[in-house]
Amino acid sequence: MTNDAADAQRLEDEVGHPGQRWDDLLARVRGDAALQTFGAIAEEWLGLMWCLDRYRSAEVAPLGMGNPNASAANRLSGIYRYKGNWFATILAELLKNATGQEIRPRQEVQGFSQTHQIDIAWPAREDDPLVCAEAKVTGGPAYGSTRARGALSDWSNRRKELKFAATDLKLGRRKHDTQIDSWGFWRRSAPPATYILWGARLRPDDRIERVTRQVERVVGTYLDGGGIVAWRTSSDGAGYDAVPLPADAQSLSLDEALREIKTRINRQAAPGQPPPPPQA
DNA sequence: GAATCTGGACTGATCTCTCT
DNA sequence: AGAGAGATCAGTCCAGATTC
Repeated sequence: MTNDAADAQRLEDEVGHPGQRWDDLLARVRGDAALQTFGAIAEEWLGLMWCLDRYRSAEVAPLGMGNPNASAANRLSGIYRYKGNWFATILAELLKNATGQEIRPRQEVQGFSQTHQIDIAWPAREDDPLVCAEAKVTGGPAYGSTRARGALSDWSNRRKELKFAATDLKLGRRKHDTQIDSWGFWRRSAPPATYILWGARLRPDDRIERVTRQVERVVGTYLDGGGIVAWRTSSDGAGYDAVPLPADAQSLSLDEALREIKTRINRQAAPGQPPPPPQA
């Protein structure tokens, strides 16, 4: 990887600086409570992802970002891995705007067998949250000799994490006293309600139907809901375009899931305060 | 305040399965 | 049998919490 300040400056002049663009986006969402849906900031998000991915494919580390003691290649890798946390943070902020409730990204939550770091949890407390959502971002462009990663790369691992976390969280409330007669009934009625919120960068050969099918399956067996936003390189190759969901999967859009979570929170938060955890 | 630990996100390499 | 896709695993990095 050849990387000097001139390369980074040239790229920055072309597509901007990912750290700066992230700071700007976060400040905008925090500063405007009217921003409550992903659709309201989708264009900026796709611009941010395009900017970051350009650095990735050019193998250039952004100036002044990441661990200064790491090599440029490791620094870029580290920055790139952080995109999932950006996604979780922005979704937490949108829900905060939509509900007026405190929602912290990466909240510690006690499950049955361990604590979990949950991307979005409400109420923001370790014991007995009522809504938990995991945010995921998958897919990445080719760089160097590495081929582009598809939206479903490593899905099998993540799916297992989702299923385990959802079940462990639901078991955590009553622990050893939990009684499960019917799996389907129990998992739908036991708090917390669990969601997957998935940002998927599609390769040209990725089909959106495969992504929606996977979410349908995991929601049909373990989770309470899911939402997807997908994007792929535009035909002119100058940025990312949102990929519409198939007509029969509109209910799986990211904004539909956010709306459902908002409704759950607002109903249980009336008249403004979340219900306390149950007494032991 | 530095060092260490922890959980989560993401990756490349490799193994396994499926299809033709 | 061979190719391609899917699944698995170990390793690295990060932020934040904890310990010294």
